[in-house]
Amino acid sequence: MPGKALRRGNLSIGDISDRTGLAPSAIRYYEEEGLIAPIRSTGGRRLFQRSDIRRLSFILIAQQLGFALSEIREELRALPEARTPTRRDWEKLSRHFRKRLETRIATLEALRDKLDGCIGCGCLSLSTCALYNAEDRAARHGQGPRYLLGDRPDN
Amino acid sequence: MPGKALRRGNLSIGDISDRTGLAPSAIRYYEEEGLIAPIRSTGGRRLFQRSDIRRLSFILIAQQLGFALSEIREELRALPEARTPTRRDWEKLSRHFRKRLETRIATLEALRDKLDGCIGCGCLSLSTCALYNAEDRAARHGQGPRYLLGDRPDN
DNA sequence: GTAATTTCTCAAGTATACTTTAGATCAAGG
DNA sequence: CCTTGATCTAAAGTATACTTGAGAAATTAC
Repeated sequence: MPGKALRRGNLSIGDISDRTGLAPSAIRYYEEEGLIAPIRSTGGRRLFQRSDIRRLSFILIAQQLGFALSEIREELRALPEARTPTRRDWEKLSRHFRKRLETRIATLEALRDKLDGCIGCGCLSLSTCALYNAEDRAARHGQGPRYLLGDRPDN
Repeated sequence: MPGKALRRGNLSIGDISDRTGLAPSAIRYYEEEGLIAPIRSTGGRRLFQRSDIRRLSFILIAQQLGFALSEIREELRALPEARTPTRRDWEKLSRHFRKRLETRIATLEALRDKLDGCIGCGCLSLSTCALYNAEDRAARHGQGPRYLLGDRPDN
């Protein structure tokens, strides 16, 4: 049974896994990626704080909302490293994050509205179409996969 | 110079690349994935129709809107294979696609609204939080990367 | 007809986000 | 103390969406 012997106040990776539904491997991966930074026991095991649950939950939510881990990492930078984040810290992060979300949603809505006109319009090459600009795209050749969340129009 | 000698009416992959801004490698990849099906010249080269430009443009737009190639392939099934799609064909596809988009946007908005309450709420484990359901998530373990567009809540 | 250009195929490589496996170690219960 | 279960690390594998490179064949230009 996890979480018993690990000095009170600290949680094992198993505890965190149970409470967030995240696989331990995913949690380790997030540490590797710098999204969380649990301390270690003398034996080398990860020791989490209760506040890490909230941190991981935020990561999950942000992912469901379509943000890449790199973006989420940036958002999380708003939280203090030295101390446990307060409610006010989280609210500040939340406000900033919400703005990003609003932007993303607005972009989708704009694209949606333009789509109707574009499907029906006569621009086969779409070169003059508001939805699709070949020049912009051509300039992006050879830069690796473009279809990554970090490369969406609303970023 | 491409597109000159290939029997009139047909376009080379180079022409298509120029008009869509897509790299030839990407176009070939879409064929491999069953999103487009150009015919071949006697020499084995791909011959595209002008209508393929529209098809590829739709693919690009749908991607920008956050849809995976597998989903886009499904949407494109609405188009006839035997003949060149008519404007009516495209409008039908567009109507269906727009519904999917509306759903996606609505989900994002719902998540956004719930986020505010959740950041401030007291549910550290978020187990009772509307935004985050650990049970649902735990049941999904071991099914490969969850962070793929096809696995978004609005699918 | 020949050189230059384009395209072809196939294999391998890249980025993100993880999972799986293997072998070893740590920690807890009896 | 010793067995059992949890965790650790490191390496390799998976899925999506492409790009890059190599060597060959098809087109085109002149």
